[in-house]
Amino acid sequence: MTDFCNEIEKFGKGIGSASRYRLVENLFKGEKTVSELVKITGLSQPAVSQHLKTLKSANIVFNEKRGQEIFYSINIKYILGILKNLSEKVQKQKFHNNKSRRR
Amino acid sequence: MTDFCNEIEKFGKGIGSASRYRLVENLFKGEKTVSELVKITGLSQPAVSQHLKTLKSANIVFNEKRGQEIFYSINIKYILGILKNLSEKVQKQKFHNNKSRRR
DNA sequence: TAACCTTATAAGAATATGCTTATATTTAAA
DNA sequence: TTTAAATATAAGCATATTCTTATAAGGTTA
Repeated sequence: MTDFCNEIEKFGKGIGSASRYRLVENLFKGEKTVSELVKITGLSQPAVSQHLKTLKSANIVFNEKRGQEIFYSINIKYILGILKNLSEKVQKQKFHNNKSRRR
Repeated sequence: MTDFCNEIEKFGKGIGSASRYRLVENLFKGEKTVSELVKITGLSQPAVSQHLKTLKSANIVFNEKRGQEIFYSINIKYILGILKNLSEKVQKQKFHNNKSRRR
């Protein structure tokens, strides 16, 4: 399995859960602390913390500690990179498929 | 939960498994029958069939029956659409994040 | 330093996922 | 018209995921 395949899998797993995608959608509006995300989503604090860990390990988000709070943000560059790579793969496929094998 | 959120979740689940992404990668090279995918991936026939069902319900692939064979193909337009929508969301976020709340 | 916030981690329970084997269904071929 | 081939579906098992509750670990503040 290629590196990119592994990245895609993690990325897919990251956004492939309703709870996690909801966190991501909220982070789209700007950085947030864990407890803010708890309030917004209604999920428990440990649940949020665990999902953020998953998202971080997929490079979808990153965090920064300020005092006792931890601010989470969307990793824009990384996500755009993944999406671009995927789009390119699909575009190439478009070409392949034009010369279809058989009917 | 929005419609788009639901689509993203399905899309993520679709590509968020190593076996399924492997199927997708192979379909990038052109349409394939179930049994071809079985040979290529080494997965069992029912496993492939089940994964294809998941991918189809996420609109990642579609199929066409010819004789007793069923050809599966990548749903290029749909995938490009999803990726474009996601990219746009991230781009907008970029703007939001520039005016960060606090330091 | 003691009490308090904020977050992370651990452990466990409930549910979902990804396979397996067995079987049904549809179409082609002998 | 039986036999074979291709695919889908069903049922069940093993593992993974997603929560929960309880607790720990860092920082703050009184």
